[in-house]
This record gives sequence, C-alpha cells and structure tokens, in this order.
Amino acid sequence: MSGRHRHAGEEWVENATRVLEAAGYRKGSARRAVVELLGAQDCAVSVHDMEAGLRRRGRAIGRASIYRVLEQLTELRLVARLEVGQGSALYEAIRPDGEHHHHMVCDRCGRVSPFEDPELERTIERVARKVRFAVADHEVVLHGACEACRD
Amino acid sequence: MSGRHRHAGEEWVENATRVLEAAGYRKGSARRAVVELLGAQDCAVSVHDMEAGLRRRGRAIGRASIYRVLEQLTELRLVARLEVGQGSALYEAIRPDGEHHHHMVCDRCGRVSPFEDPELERTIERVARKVRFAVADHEVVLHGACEACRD
DNA sequence: TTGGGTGCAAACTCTTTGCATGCCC
DNA sequence: GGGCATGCAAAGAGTTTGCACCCAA
Repeated sequence: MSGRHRHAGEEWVENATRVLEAAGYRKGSARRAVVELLGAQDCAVSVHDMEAGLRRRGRAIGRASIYRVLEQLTELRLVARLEVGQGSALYEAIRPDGEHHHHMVCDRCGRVSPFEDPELERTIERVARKVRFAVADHEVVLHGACEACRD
Repeated sequence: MSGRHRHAGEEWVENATRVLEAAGYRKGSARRAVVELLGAQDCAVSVHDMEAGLRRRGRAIGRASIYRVLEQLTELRLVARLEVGQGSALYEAIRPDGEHHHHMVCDRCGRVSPFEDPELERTIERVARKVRFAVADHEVVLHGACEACRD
C-alpha cells in the first residue's frame, strides 16, 4: 500500500468515525475494528476476506456484527456495496477526497482489480444528468481475463 | 413492446436455438420455453420473474431447469448475467444485432430500467483497450431514485 | 442503570446438486 | 435403448434475524 493510500485511508477512518458519532451511534470495538479494516484496503473486499483479515489482526468479529456495521456504513454513504457476480458482495470505503475507481473482474480466477479513467467519469456524469432518474452513484464493471489467466 | 423489439427478440430466439443445437444440446421443451421467454423481454429479469412469467404462459418450469438453462446460455454468451445488489441476479438476452443498453436501479423501489448512450460505449471501449486485461464484456449501473420515488 | 453493541445460532433466500423419471435421437 | 433433459427435493452458500449477554454513556 502506498503512503498516499494509507493517508487517505486514515482520513476516511477519521471521517467515518465522526459521521457515525453524529448519526448517534455509540462507540463499540467491533465497529471500530471493521471501520479500520475498511480504511486500510485499496480495493473492494468481501465479508469473508474481512473476517479473515480481522482474525489475522487478532480481533475476530462475529459475522453478524460485520454485516450490521456494513449496513450502517452503506446507509451513511461511507461504504459502497458492489456485486460482480461471484456469489458474495464486495464492500469498499467511499473516500472523502473523491478518489473514485471502478473494477475489472477476471471471470476465470475471480480476481478483482481497480482502474480509473477521468473521461469515463465525465461521460457518466453527463449521462446521469440526461436520464429521468436522480442518480446518486454509479459503477462500471469490466469482465474478462486478467493477465495471468489470458494464456 | 415495440414491433422492432419483438422482431429483435424473435431473431435472438432463432439465433440462440441454432447456437444451442450447434453446441450439441438436444431439444427440450423446458429449454425452449425459457429461451422464448427471454427473447420476449426488453430488459433484465430475475429467475423469480421468469418462473412467474412461464407459469402465466401456462408452461411452468422447474426452478432447477431454469437455472441450468441460464447457465448454458450464459456460457454460450447468449445471455448476460447482471447483479444490481438486490439479492437475486438478473438475466437478459445478448442481442445479435449488437443492441446494447445499461441499467438504472432505483434503490428505493428496486425498479430496473434500461438506458443507452453511444458515447459511453465508445469511452468504455477505449478504456477496455487501455487496461492490462482482456476485456470481454462490461456493465454500467446507475443507482439512485426513479421518477416515482424521487419525491 | 439503561439501551445500544456484540456474538452465537437459527432462520431465510437464492442457487446448485443428486437422483429418479421422461423424452429426444 | 442410451443418454441427455427435466423436476423435485435436499444440500450449499451468503446474508439476516432473534436473543442473551456485555459495555458505553
């Protein structure tokens, strides 16, 4: 993880903590652990991955608590939920600095990697203004084969 | 449904039937019913919707058969599978005429509606060539509130 | 002390699989 | 007749809910 990312992650954790408090949530160690784990990620992770990561950090959290915290964070728009067709949903922090990426999914090995493109963002914003729909968020998923799987 | 769409749907059914036969599948009434139902749709549908639609047509199909047929069609790239974060996957015909749309999802009522934008397609194609990834397909989902739900 | 926070287990939903029967070839 | 196609029921996987206990306020 780059220094820049770690910094953005810390900023996100601080912001999320503030927003949670303002929303009336009490402090709780499970929620804090989940928030810190999410802040340390560079891309979307599954609940399964989160459980493993938390256990590895020596702070195992009940699965139900992870889901409950993710629901709260999603509701507060601190986290985006993403489905890429692999059975389980992925979650990732919505950075306050507006950093915004999309995802490529390898349909063979399941690997998910991020990409970004400013023109794509501009195009989507234009489309979002055009449609009869109040667009709050968007996601782009490219399916295909990653470098390791493309033969 | 417009005449143009009905026509494209019929074309898709014929093409799918050919491709299935060429792939070595036998004829079967359940598979045919599923293919015809998919050809008659203008946008993505869930398995639940398909089951209801087939029953309404007087041709109830076992759920397992629907899933098996969808798997075959997806494998042959005749159908695209789409997840928009509502629990169940959606499926839609990939038209041989290249007609291609994306989806807006109302996060309040769950309604899914199609939209298209040629520039968005061009932009995505450019991005697809740029990334270190053999992109075979893509999908764009706009989340927000539909006209009826936006207050 | 009170009520939200947490964890475990059970419940639920969607999807896949096993197996017996039916039908295409 | 052989083997894929189909349907039912059971199994799996991911997620949600119920409930008792714990801890922050």
